Amino acid sequence: MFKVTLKKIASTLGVSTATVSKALKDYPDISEKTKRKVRSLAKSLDYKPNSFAQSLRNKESKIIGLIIPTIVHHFFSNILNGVIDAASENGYLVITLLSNESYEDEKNKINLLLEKNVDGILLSLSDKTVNYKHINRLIDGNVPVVLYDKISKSVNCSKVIINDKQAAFNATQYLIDTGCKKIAHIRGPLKPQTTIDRFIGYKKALEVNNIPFDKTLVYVSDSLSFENGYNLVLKIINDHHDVDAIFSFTDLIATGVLIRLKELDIIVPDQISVMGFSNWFLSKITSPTLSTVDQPGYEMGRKAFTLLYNELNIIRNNEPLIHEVIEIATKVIPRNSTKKK
Amino acid sequence: MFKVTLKKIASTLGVSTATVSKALKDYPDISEKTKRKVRSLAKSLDYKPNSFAQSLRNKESKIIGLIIPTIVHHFFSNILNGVIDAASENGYLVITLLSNESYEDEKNKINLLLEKNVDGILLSLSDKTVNYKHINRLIDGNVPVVLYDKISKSVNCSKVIINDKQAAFNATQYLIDTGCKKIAHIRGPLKPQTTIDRFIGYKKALEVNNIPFDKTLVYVSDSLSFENGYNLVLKIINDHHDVDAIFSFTDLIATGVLIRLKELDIIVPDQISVMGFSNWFLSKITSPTLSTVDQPGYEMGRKAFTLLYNELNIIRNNEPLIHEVIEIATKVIPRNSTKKK
DNA sequence: TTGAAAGCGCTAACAG
DNA sequence: CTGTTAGCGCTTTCAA
Repeated sequence: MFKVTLKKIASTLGVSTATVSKALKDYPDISEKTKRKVRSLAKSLDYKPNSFAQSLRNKESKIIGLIIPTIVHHFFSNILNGVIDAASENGYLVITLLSNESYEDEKNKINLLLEKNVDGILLSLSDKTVNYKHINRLIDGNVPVVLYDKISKSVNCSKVIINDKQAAFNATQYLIDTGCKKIAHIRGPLKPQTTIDRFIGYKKALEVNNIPFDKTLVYVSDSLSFENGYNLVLKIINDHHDVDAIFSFTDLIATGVLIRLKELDIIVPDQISVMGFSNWFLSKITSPTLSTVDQPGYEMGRKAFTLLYNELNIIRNNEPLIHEVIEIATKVIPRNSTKKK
Repeated sequence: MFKVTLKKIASTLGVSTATVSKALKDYPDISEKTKRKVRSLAKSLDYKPNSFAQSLRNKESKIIGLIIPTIVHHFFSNILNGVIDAASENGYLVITLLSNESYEDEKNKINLLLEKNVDGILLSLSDKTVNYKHINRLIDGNVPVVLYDKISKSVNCSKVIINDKQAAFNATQYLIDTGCKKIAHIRGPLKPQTTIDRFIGYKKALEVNNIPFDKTLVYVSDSLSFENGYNLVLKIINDHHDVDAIFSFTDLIATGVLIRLKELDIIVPDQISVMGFSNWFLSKITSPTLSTVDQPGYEMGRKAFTLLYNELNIIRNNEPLIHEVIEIATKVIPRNSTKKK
């Protein structure tokens, strides 16, 4: 199969490549007659401009990079989905790479994207990311970056986040509203802002309701595994025989909690209420079904792309860049692991 | 920030761009001394070759396209993961696109990839794909394609598949070995080869064990939803009061089955055994845990990329192309929704 | 309304 | 061992 190029079209039509190029782009200085001729031949030959040549000239690839901590996770799958959709609607394609929650990987993957000259990068920080030089270098180098979900306050760029504080506050408030008084919290690793914020939201809700904060009710789960929840249950009820709710920072761990409670013949929600976070698919099919907080990944992905897209346009037009921070609202999804209001 | 180009390095060093280019590529006809000079300057300037120019010259993008029917699915997330890993190990990046199980989308997404001049495409057919012209056009156009998971026998290209027939055979045999005699099968949509093969495997196992095949024991679930399994249960036990096993073509549906059976106070596996397919994450946390067939998505992704990579090399060297079909072995994962052997 | 020409940054055949 | 040169396919300025 021959590659159809501008040159080929030009020569069979007896015009110059410049004319063909302009005709195809509907420049006003080409006659309608020529445009028609060019367009129809281009169509019949199934002409596709060579994207390499275009990119080389225009200095843009129309490709963006997306870095995800772990893909095998319902929330991030949804984000990927949202990014891809929004991107293709606007003529962009997306290269996905995984950081596997590793700082080294994160740096390396950013480099790979840079080598491919992506027009911008969407990034969710790995849990292990300890400094932000690599990201600031991007920004200084004029590669737009948008941070999503796991962000850092100390990086100066556009961001899209869940309002984790508010979400955790609402979840805790919901537990309190349904009569819970001694609420344990299983929190995530100390580093990422998301788990910090969820913890703060939890604490705040207690405070607002005049429930004294008891730090021994806070348990840390460093890894995001089902087993962790399963294993923590015994510790929690040994430490606090009268605990009446467990609020976990993520559904997966809450699921482990649920299963262990059942094994221990503790009735959910009558004896202990359980609240998750994320609204993973699995929360619909646990037994009892898991009350949780919906974290709209798809929308977050779309928004993240949109922010990047805006920056790309601003840069192209040499307008002054302003960074935006979008907070996405969440809502509590009551199911059967909590009592009725 | 200035872009560092070959020209810049050449001029500051007082040599030609050709020399710089060759030095960086470690050509044997450049002196060690020059190479050292060039390399050290390149490093200190953080020189990154312009990928557009390289691609334009070399006629390859080092990017491959991956089309996935639905990402929010544990199996496909794993495949994506495997593809990305294998690709980056070999210097390739991957653009992911979703067909959403739609034929139109599938065609459009392939076109998008073509416009970006990807070096090859990894494709899992959508359930709705009815003809293969768009794929054959690719192959004729010398764009290597590897079909994975949902394939078609009538497309002549490399493929990587689960041995679905064998897997379903083994799963059914397992049920028979544990004493089941009247095994219902919930099969998927009529079109994709995977669900056809799983059905065939089921039938074959009955035959080998001299259990007469009863087509009223086969139920079709056209969509891959939890609710479908949930809803089919009543119909199955109404139709066949003495059914003692349900083999579902996918875990999600089996999970619905499990939950409904529990609601109906039917003991699993004592009264009815349940076997899923795919070994989704969720099968580990249902209650009882779900026996299933492991479908190694990650490995499949890796293999798919490897096949594509081989073809790319073969084409580059003008060697004769031979298509390979790789079958990935699966194994039954016994858990608590089936009886012990 | 059209075309010539330059150039994006890189590679490789060829000459010196 | 090094440099000259042509060219990948496209866009865009400037001249005709």
